[in-house]
Amino acid sequence: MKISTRGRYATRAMLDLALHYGKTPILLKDISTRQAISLRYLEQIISPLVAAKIVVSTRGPRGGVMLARPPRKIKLSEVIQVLEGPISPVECVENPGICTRASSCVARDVWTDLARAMYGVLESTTLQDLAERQEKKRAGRELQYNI
Amino acid sequence: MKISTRGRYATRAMLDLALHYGKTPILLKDISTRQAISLRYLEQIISPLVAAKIVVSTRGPRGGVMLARPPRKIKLSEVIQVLEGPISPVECVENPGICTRASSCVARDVWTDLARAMYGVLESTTLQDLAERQEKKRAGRELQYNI
DNA sequence: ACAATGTCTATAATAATAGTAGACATATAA
DNA sequence: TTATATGTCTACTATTATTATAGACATTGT
Repeated sequence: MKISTRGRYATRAMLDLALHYGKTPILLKDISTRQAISLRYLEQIISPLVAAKIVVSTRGPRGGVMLARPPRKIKLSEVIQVLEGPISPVECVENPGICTRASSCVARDVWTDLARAMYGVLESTTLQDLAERQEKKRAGRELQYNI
Repeated sequence: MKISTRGRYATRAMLDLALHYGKTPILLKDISTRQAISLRYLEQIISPLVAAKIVVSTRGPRGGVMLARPPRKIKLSEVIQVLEGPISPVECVENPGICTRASSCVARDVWTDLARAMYGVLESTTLQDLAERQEKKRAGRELQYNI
């Protein structure tokens, strides 16, 4: 029951963009370096986010990518759904038609509970939350070094 | 972020056993038929559950498999963990050592939140809960037919 | 003894994942 | 207006995971 690298890399890339929000466009190359993700693979991950209008991009010199909205307006659930598809552990949760047993299936009820729990966490976490946690950690680390 | 057929089939098989708890051993063949799972594949799914002592088996004529404990003492989290491994969306949650960034990674914190939410649902659901829900559904359907 | 069970190990087909690569489109600045 | 710095699109490939199927074996009741 793992999330793939696409969802994970997307999350890291979006956090990177959130930490640079409000400035000039960010180069994919720089995200690639900072997050240790191959540029070519990163492109494929950013692309659907652009299509979903969560990220905007500009080409050419001085181009790059930026968040389309403020970090507090972007929920992690959106990002994950774009890269991973529906947030549910089993397809029959969102699409009962694929299984004739769906209506009487108790297992499906549990998978639905599980889906809701997962969704709840991702829905209540924004990029801003991530950026703030990051900032807090960084500050914590600096304090440590100064002791 | 899907659960595989192994975890899903295991859940259905265990529910099947829960519904027959307290009786004679149940044939894998019968579970296979009722749950529409190939016998050969079902064997591979039950086997680790036997190894984990959640299921006991007896060979030979009149043999079969049974729950090792009453349904209310078996949590779904146990079953899933046996078939799917740790309940977490990313390996670094349970094993931080695999990633050098783990200690400073904010994404990992979210994956940890997610893991906890998932675990919570599966930990609080027992086979007895499943069996009861099933029974309730069955009764509901019969009532419908009698109207 | 034999038939009815579960067990173990190997193999294979298919699909998903995780990338790599090349050609292309667009925008800026000299 | 041309060179260059960007992002975009599509195709391909290697590896791994999933989802089984199959054969030989072990055990036990009658």
